[in-house]
Amino acid sequence: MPIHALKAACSQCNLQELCLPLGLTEGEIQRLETLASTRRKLKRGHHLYRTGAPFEAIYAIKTGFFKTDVLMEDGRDQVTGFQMAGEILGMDGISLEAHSCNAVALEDSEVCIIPFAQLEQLSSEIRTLQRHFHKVMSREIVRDHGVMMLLGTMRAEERLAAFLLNLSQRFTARGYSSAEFHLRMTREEIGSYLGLKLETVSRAFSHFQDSGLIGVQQKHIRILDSAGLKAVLSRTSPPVAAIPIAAA
Amino acid sequence: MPIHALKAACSQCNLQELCLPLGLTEGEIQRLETLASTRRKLKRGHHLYRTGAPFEAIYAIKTGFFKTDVLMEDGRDQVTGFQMAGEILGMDGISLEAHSCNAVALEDSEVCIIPFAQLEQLSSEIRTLQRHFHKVMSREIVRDHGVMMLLGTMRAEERLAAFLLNLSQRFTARGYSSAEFHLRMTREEIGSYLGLKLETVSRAFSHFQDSGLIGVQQKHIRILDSAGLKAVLSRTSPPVAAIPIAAA
DNA sequence: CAACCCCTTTGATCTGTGTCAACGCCGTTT
DNA sequence: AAACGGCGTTGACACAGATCAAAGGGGTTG
Repeated sequence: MPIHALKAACSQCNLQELCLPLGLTEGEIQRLETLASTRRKLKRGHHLYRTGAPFEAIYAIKTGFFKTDVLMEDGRDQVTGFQMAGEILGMDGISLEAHSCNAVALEDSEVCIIPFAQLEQLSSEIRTLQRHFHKVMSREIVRDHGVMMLLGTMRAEERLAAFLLNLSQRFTARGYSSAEFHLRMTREEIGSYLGLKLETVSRAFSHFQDSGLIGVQQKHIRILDSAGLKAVLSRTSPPVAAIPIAAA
Repeated sequence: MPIHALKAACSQCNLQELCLPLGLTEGEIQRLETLASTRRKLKRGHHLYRTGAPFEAIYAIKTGFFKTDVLMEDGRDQVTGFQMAGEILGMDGISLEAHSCNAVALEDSEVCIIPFAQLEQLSSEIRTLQRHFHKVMSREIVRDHGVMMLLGTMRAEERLAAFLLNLSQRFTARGYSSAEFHLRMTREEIGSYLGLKLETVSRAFSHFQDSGLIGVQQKHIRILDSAGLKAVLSRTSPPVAAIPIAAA
């Protein structure tokens, strides 16, 4: 595994405001840079870490796209999240000092390695950093609650709409188009994340396309009617299958 | 269960090893006691906090039983967890400095209030405490991943079996019987947590009873065959049959 | 450039769970 | 003690999504 000891150069990273707390002094940022000075590149398909691996560091995604998944003994698995540039990976490992999921690069990627012991040391000295780290962990908990609500209460098309809107919003926050993007994951991985089978995901895509909400071409997605997608989500009554306009 | 004293008296609390880090000196425990010296009693049905309330403290459950739930605009809601003595509530509020779920007492309960700003201060001074708090947050993340797996991949009876085994294990850790306990929540709340309707929960209970796995009488549960319950979980049923060694 | 493999789409059918409805139990109120 | 209301159980039926099956793209690899 290629590890580059280039300066991480947080101070020049364009993901700063996603990754770092606001309000750090220049000196504080430099201390953080020293801490996170090691990077690691991963080819598509390679693991950043695996379940059971000893926990030593958390990772800030510099470029690329990841998924995390958990595996049950009987072989069933579940994608627990998709992570993109500026997001933090690895916090699952803190509790047992070993990772409890797998993190896999879905495209060629690069991460900044943040040794955890040193991060704790530094965050006990820099109040802003400590608070920020706690917020990042808490945000993960809140996000998970959102996924639980999605899995527990939403129907297939609602789940997919929520998923697309979430991706769109996160791409937007990174300066990419909110209306057009490239999916890095397969239908099966989307399905695993959403608690659906790949065929169901595919059908929902097709149905959204037929309804004029999105354009789909393999992994290329164009959001044509984001208000319409939001409407799919806030639909109050469970039934309301197909509107009887086009019966025959 | 005689537990009183106006002082929180962590040093005399029988939940210590669930709630506090091992290896604190006596002096450190005393500083923590000072911090968590306020308690709050809640009657069954009352809220410890509500979605949107400003975040100021986290709470250690001293006695009682809680649920947390999140609400969507359209009225759908989802129970995100059940918490019992020794567990920590409120970490959802850190990220946005406001709570993102409701916490409700399911029986008369008492919590220790831990003002968050002071906890951060103290944890920056006591390394063991800092590490412990990070582990508690991380454990919550790992737990949530488990729930996601449950909601995403398990069938109704598997979910209920996992739920019962989890409760049993947590009661055991608190010195209660692992085989016999009282459910504090309704079938509907169980269903919400497990992503099922209350009728499905009820049917699964009945089926487990008919199979001799458990005894059910309203909210009173007796686990008769915990190995059988575990077997429900690891059933490899839908696909997968013994695959003969392939073409020779 | 061609062959292959993986991914995706679509159709037909099956099934687990939701939905609707009725009734019974239990604790509480008056 | 009787009446009430919330909670739990059970049955009949409906439907969303799973499963099984087959065929069509696209990109990678030799």
